[in-house]
Amino acid sequence: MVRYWLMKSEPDVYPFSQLIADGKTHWDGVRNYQARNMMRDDLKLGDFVLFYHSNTKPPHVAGIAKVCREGYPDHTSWDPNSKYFDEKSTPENPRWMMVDIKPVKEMNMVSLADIKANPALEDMPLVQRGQRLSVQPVSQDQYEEICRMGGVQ
DNA sequence: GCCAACGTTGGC
DNA sequence: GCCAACGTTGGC
Repeated sequence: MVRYWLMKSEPDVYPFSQLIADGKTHWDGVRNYQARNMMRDDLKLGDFVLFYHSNTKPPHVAGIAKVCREGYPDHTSWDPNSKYFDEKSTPENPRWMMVDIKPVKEMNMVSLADIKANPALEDMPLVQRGQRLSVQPVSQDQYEEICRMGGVQ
């Protein structure tokens, strides 16, 4: 079963345009157990991802991506030169996981304000109070509504 | 820059 | 196991 997700990235760090330029990327640096568990257990090949730009004005969904490799150890966690280094994670006993994603389609910016203003999207985790998870589940209906708002068939 | 929300850490 | 302190996220 294909599922739908929303993943946050700060455009200063890694914008959707960079994903298009790269062709695919590994989603490293997630250091939250809930998000890790979803990447380890729930994100499956072919699942769709709303690529969300956080910490920018305005925050918005920028495009669609797709999972192209399921959960595997995040090697930046045992790289002492990485800013994501975690001394408790080793190749033998990895603590953190990541997935690979590839771009599917750019969309017209769908801002957080637009999402909040749409009653059909009021149950999205993104608009819930204090929601900070960098990987979030999205229902098929919510996914399709955002695609529609972004001008994607 | 502010600050609310939330996760993690560590003393007890 | 509790909880205060602290750090981070991220919208505003």
